[in-house]
This record gives sequence, structure tokens and C-alpha cells, in this order.
Amino acid sequence: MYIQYEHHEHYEHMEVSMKIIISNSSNEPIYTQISRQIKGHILKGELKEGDLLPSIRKLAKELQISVITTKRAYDELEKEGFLEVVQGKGSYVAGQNKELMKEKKLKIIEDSLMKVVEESRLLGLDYGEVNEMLKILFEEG
Amino acid sequence: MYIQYEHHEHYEHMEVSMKIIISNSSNEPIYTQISRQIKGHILKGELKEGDLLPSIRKLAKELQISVITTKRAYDELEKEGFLEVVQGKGSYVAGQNKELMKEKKLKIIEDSLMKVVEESRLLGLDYGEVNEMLKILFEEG
DNA sequence: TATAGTGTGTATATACAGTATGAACACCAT
DNA sequence: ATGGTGTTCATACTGTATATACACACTATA
Repeated sequence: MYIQYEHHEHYEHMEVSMKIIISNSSNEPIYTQISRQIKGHILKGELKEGDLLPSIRKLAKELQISVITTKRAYDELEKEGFLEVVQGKGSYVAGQNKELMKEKKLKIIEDSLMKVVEESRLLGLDYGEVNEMLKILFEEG
Repeated sequence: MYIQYEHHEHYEHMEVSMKIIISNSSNEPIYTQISRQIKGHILKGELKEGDLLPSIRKLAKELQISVITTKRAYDELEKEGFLEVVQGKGSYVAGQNKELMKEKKLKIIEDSLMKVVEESRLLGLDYGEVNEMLKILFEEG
């Protein structure tokens, strides 16, 4: 038996490529567009524990935005436990509980779906009508 | 035959009562909470053409908010053709094309539902899973 | 083994847009 | 005149995005 120190040797991966698309015309803030999409990549399994994300500077340059905006996105992801941000080194994907990943995905959709249902009730639309739209929208893509 | 002038004699209804609930903790602006709910009442048929809405001052007092905020809500509804706002008199429900009301309701839900579908795809959830949630959420209420 | 250099993340001060406000104003009816 | 409407103006606050200067970690190399 030996003691395992916290030297994070398993966080020496190469920087990973990552598709992020931001819209300046959207009313959603840029930093949430970024964090939301990175969260999606992690929950979908395209980013794995220990993966090194692009530095806030590099990502900022690619997306033509400020460093502070990318930092804010990474900060949010760190607070939610998706990243480990290490000064001077970089930002790494944190370990995820695989059993909870499916639940997390469902929770994200449930939250926004709940609002749609509430608004539907306000307008007097029933399940059948909304479901019909959902079906069509899914088939379209 | 006689000429009918635009003196709006058909807009002399009594002030109508109207349930509006606002949340200060919500991230949705107060003025859109109001306009959204009034729009819902109109589209659902609970408010009809010519109905007199509470004055911006009265509504502001009831909701414990500023007159300017209620005005902004009414302004938005006027721009979208749901209200006729008359200085010195009051704010009235405008005539709605009944054939288009159903479509308007569906359009509102479709817009928000589209975002849910896009996010679902991003997370790799399929129609069956989202539909299951939709069903449950509808049954719950 | 120092240390300069280049990469990382961090903190401060600032600008701007959207939201909400009070108070003074203008219009309409009686 | 009076008391009800909606309207306008100047102001404050919050959230978003920014540039610039700072602090930390690695590493090449003298």
C-alpha cells in the first residue's frame, strides 16, 4: 500500500478540439452560450475526464470575444463541477459520475420543458397538440 | 345608409377583472411577465374585443410596481396589435382575427419548443425520451 | 541552479445596454 | 375645476462585455 498524493498526474492530456458556435444576435449572453455548449459536450461524452480545454485566451481569440467572457464561462462550469481550473496550467474536464450524467441531461430538458407546459396551459393547449408539434420538430432536423 | 365615424362607441365596456401574477425573483422582466399573461388571456378568449383593461396606475398599485413598468407592458401589447391604448381614456382589447388566434397560440409554443428540441439534440436525447417527460409534466398539473 | 520567457488563469476599473423607478406633464370626461 | 386617463424626462441599478495590468506554472538555457 502506498499513499496517493494529489499531484494530478492524470491531467496531462493534450488539448482537445471542441466545436463552439456563438451568436451575437442572440439574446442569450455569450458566456452562457459557451458554458451551455461545453456542458453538452461533457454530458454527451465527447469530452472526458482530464481533457484539457483550450485556454481562455485561445478560445477568446477564436470566438473574437474578450478573455473575460471566456473566463466567466469557465468559472460557471467550475462552480457546477464540470471543470477544474488551475491557475498557470489550464482548465480540465472534471470527473463525472456516469450514473448521474443521464439524469443531468434529462433535468436540463425537463426544466425548459416545464416552462413550455406552463405556457401551454395558459393558452389552453392540450398534450396532444403540443406533442404533435414536438414530433414534427424532431422529425424536421 | 349612414356614415360610421371612428368615435369608438363600442369601446365603452366596464373595466374587466384580470388575473396577473408577477414574480420578482424571476429572471424574466416584469413588463414581459405582464404582457405575456395578458396576451394569454386574450388568445384564450377570456378577454374580448372592447374590454377595458385596468389603468396603468391601478394595475401598478395592485402589483406594487411602477406605473412606467405597466405602461411598458401595455405598449408592447399595443405594438403587437392586442390593445388599443387611448390617451386620457384607457386601454382596450383590440379586435382579434379569430381564425388566426389558434395559429398565434401554436406559434408561441412552437418557438419555445424549438429551443428545447435543439438542446435535446445537443445532449443526444431522442423524441421518445422528451415526449415521455412532456407527457408526465402535462399529467402532473 | 538560477532566471528569463512564454504559456496559463486572475483582478481592477470602465463602458454600455436593459430594466425599473418617481415626478411632472398632457389629454379626456364630467 | 377636478379627477380620471396615458405620456415623457431624468435617474438609478443591474447584468454583460471589455482592455489592461497582474500573479502563477512550466521550461529552456546560460
